Amino acid sequence: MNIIISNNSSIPIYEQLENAIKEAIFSNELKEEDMLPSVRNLANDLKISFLTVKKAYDELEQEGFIKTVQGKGSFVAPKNLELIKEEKLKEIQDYIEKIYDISKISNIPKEEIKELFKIIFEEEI
Amino acid sequence: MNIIISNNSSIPIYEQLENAIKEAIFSNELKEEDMLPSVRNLANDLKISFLTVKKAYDELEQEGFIKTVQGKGSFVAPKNLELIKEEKLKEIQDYIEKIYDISKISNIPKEEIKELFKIIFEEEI
DNA sequence: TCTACTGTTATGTTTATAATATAACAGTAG
DNA sequence: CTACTGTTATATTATAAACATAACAGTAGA
Repeated sequence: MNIIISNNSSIPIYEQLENAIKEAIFSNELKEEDMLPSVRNLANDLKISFLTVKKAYDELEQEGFIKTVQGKGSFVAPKNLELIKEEKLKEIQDYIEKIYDISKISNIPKEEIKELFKIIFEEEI
Repeated sequence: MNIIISNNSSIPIYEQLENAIKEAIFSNELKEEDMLPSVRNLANDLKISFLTVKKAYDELEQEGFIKTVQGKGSFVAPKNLELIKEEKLKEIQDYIEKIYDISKISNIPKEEIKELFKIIFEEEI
């Protein structure tokens, strides 16, 4: 797995890690039942604390992406396409909210945004 | 000026304040050369520290939205809002492109995105 | 069973950021 | 001079993120 962590990003390390693992799952680089690196191994590789890795794993489990068994390890959960789609929709929602905030602060009318939206989405041909 | 500050938002108070003032400037509620409330007055009104207000004003000045003169006060800067608006539109365009990429990869129909867009933008009441 | 892996939990520390309070200082204008 | 402006310095509190260390607990193979 190709994980790059920036320790001076405004995004917390555990969150960067979560996202990287999610990406690996989405792209099928990590397949169902694949074992994830142990918290200590991954922590060593990334030169971070195992507690930070654990925090990322805990959240991934909470969200249903992995399953963890004490003494055995953490494994990619059986894929739930709906879950993945929900995730992506959430991402999209976040972007739309950012757009909304900008438009509100900058007093940009909704119509102009609709126009942009149309232009970009109609380039599909 | 109608400023509402939430002290249990994840957005820092000084940032909420910045956004509220930017909004007022963009909507022309605050016009060129208008004087902003003094740091102490606004702090009193909002029941926050004047240092928090000052931080917001400092950043607004850094970004060119206001001008501050010691002993006199803070004033809305001469507008070059068109430029700023162009930049904001570019930001929005980037976000829409990201949304487009996600929707394409994840096979999410345009209609669902339109729906989200509607929901978020119609929360204005 | 022993051992070497897994994950878990507890405690304490460091660092950074946000926000606060208080006090003193400095410029402006009536 | 006075009453407003903003500015600066210092200290404190709260919180989140990340870390270090140590001890505990489950799993599986030799």
